[in-house]
Parts: sequence; C-alpha cells; structure tokens
Amino acid sequence: MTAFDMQTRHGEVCPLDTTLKILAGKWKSIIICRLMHGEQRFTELLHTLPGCTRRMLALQLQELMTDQIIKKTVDLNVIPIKTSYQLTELGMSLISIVQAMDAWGTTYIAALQPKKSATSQLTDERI
Amino acid sequence: MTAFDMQTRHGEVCPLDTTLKILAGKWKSIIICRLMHGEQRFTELLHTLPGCTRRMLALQLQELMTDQIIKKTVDLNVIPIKTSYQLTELGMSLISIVQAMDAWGTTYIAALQPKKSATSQLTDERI
DNA sequence: CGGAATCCAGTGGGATACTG
DNA sequence: CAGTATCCCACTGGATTCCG
Repeated sequence: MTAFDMQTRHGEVCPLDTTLKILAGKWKSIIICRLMHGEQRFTELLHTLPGCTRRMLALQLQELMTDQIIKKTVDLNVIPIKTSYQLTELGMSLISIVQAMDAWGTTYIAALQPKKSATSQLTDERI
Repeated sequence: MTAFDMQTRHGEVCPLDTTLKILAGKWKSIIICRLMHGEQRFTELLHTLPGCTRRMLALQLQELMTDQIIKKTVDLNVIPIKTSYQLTELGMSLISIVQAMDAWGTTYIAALQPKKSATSQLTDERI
C-alpha cells in the first residue's frame, strides 16, 4: 500500500490517514529508522531486519520510493552493482513525527505495564 | 489488530510500531478525531462515518477499548439503551501526536501536488 | 549483489441477516 | 439502539525460485 494515489482508506481525503498509509507497511517504520542515521545498502538493511526476506525488503523500499520518502542511487562502476538507499528531503521531514510517535509509544507501554505480567523486555529500534 | 499483546509486527519490540498498531485500523484514526471534540454515541459516530458498517464500527471500537484509548459508558436507565464513547486519559495524550501527523500529512500532500494533476480537493477531518 | 516472478496462506474488512 | 454471527473476498506478506 502506497500513499501516492492520494486516496485515504476511509472516504475522506485526510492528511492524517495519508501519513498512516505511508508508515503502515510491516517494515517501513523500521526501514526509516535505519536510514535516519545515513544511507544503507540493500544487503546492509536486510541484515539489520531479522525475519525480513529480500522480496519484502524490495517491496517496502519500492513503496517508500513511490511515496518519495526514500531514494536510491546505483553505482554501476563497481562489480557487483552497489545500490544505496537514503531518505529524501520529505523523508527527513518525517523524522520528528517518527520520534514523537516513538516517544508516545514508550509512554503508552509504560502506562500499561503495571497491569500486565511485565515479562516483555524493551529493545528499542535505536532511533 | 490491537496493540495490547505488546508484540510489534516485525520482531523488535518497538514503541513506534506499537503506536502504529493502535492507529492502523481503517476507521480508528477518524474515530479518534471524532471523539476529540467530546463523547459520541454509537449511532452518532456511525452517521459521521459514511461507508462504515455497524460491524466495522463495533470492531474498531472494541480494539480501541482493548488498547485503552477509548472507553464506553452505558446508560441502562433509558430505553432504548444509550451508550457513549469517549477518549481515555491515554487517548487524549494521543491527540498531539495525531495533530502532528495530520500537519505533516498536509505538508506532504502540498509538496506532492505540483507533480500531480491537482484534481483532488482536500476535505479535512476537521481536527 | 540486488532484485523480479510465482505461488500460497492468513487476515482485514465488506455484505447481509439476526438479536437483546 | 447497539450490537453479533456468518459468509466471502481482496490484499498483505511469507517461501521459494529464477535472473542480470
């Protein structure tokens, strides 16, 4: 699912839902987190995403490119080919939102912990 | 999908993804927007969500309640039964995030418009 | 290395009808 | 009024294989 068709999931054309559509993919948020610290190669990304297959990574990267959140550069001068992904200007403008959502999520989890078995251990995405 | 199981979609337990799971349902973001302005009854909500069926509304409300974003109060003293939904404290703490996401979405759409046919007209969710 | 193609399963969500 | 119960379909995402 990409946001580029400019159509929200419910009927109304709504900026909030547009933002959600951009981030809704299973690996998209974490990919953006990885790219916040600088460009990454396809395989580099893959190795930092345990459980993500090449197919899924390629799919999510494509959709993020369609939405103009990331861009890729291909270096044909080396063999084998080297491709790199990085955030666009738009993508970088998303960082503050992502950080705000992460901060709220942390507070939320903390607020719920006392009522649960408290067995889960947090390992942040290192934003 | 609810966030209450405290398990993110990709492997890592990540606050950002927890936040996304809470908002990811098709009608959840817009329901939260509706409740930002005060409590609403089931049918009131339904009528402001064109295209949403009673089943879907009930499902999304249940998940939001499980995540403790909203709560419902039932008035058994009137006939027929009157139920009302409102944001919890946690839910109200989400408002600033929702507004930030909506604001970013507006900027994003504006940034993309020049490159598209510019036929779509924005009708905001009136946050 | 960095993908694309194919196939398949799980689930999110719609249509419809029934209920306390 | 405020929901459930069934049925069904489309789409997301996983596994595997093939390619330049």
